[in-house]
Amino acid sequence: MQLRMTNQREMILRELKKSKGHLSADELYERVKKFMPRISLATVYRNLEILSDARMIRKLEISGRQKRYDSVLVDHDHIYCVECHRIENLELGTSDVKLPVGEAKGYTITGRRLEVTGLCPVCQKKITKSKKIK
Amino acid sequence: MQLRMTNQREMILRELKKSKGHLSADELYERVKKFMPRISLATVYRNLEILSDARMIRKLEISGRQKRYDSVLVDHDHIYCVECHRIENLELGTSDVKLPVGEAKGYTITGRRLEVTGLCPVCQKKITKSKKIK
DNA sequence: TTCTCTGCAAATAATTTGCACCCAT
DNA sequence: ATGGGTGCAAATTATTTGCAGAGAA
Repeated sequence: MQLRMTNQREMILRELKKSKGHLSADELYERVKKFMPRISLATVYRNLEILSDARMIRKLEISGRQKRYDSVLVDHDHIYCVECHRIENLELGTSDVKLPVGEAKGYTITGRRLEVTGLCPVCQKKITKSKKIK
Repeated sequence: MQLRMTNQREMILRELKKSKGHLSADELYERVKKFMPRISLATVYRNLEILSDARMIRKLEISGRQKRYDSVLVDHDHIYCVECHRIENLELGTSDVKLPVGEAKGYTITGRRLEVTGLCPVCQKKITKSKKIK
């Protein structure tokens, strides 16, 4: 299967890189629609799938929520806010993970996914504020 | 809000404990239906939510797939098979994780989720078999 | 009796798919 | 020109919700 670089695909890739964030399919759709009003959400989904299969982007499957996509390819973990659901990258240096290499429980290990959950600085402030009001 | 122990709730809890696995809502529904044919899937979902809020069971949100539920309450991580999607518990001893305690990136940390992905023994055999046939 | 819980059906949310036309190669 | 890609609408999958009646406390 040959990949073709269509305008839609190029635009999706460009907007994802531009954002530097972790966008969901519909957030990306909203952004791309500003330049290509006739693009469909299905096209966005299809391209995100194809691009992540081709290892050009990364699909994040975090916590049972919507999938999000990341243009940063290097390995890293994530931290996400239980309150506002924002996701940020977490550098390996910050945490310190040693995992079984090769085998565990008879499994051949192919990877790992590590999410740290917490309250982001913004939401911490919001919560302390609302407590004061009470 | 007072919790009532209805027959449905009791049965859901019993079947989840009996299975010792990581069941999805509809798998549990199928099992419970054998004893209570008129139970509805909505009741299963509502009870799983209530029971996990009450910390009587655990909700697992793994890898963008269906949610699964576990009656084992003690902290542990999971390993899951990328081929057949089975999930197994992973004891802390097997892996070795050191995470930032308290703070990282300005976040107040509340928890972590660690999934190791791999090929389970059964799927490994299947794959080597199918290669031989080729 | 009271108020949570239940079954049913309909609603929602995220994502996928069938189809006929389009366009990058 | 050819076969992958697109837009649209409809289908799927997982989950949630409104409502009227049922039943645990």
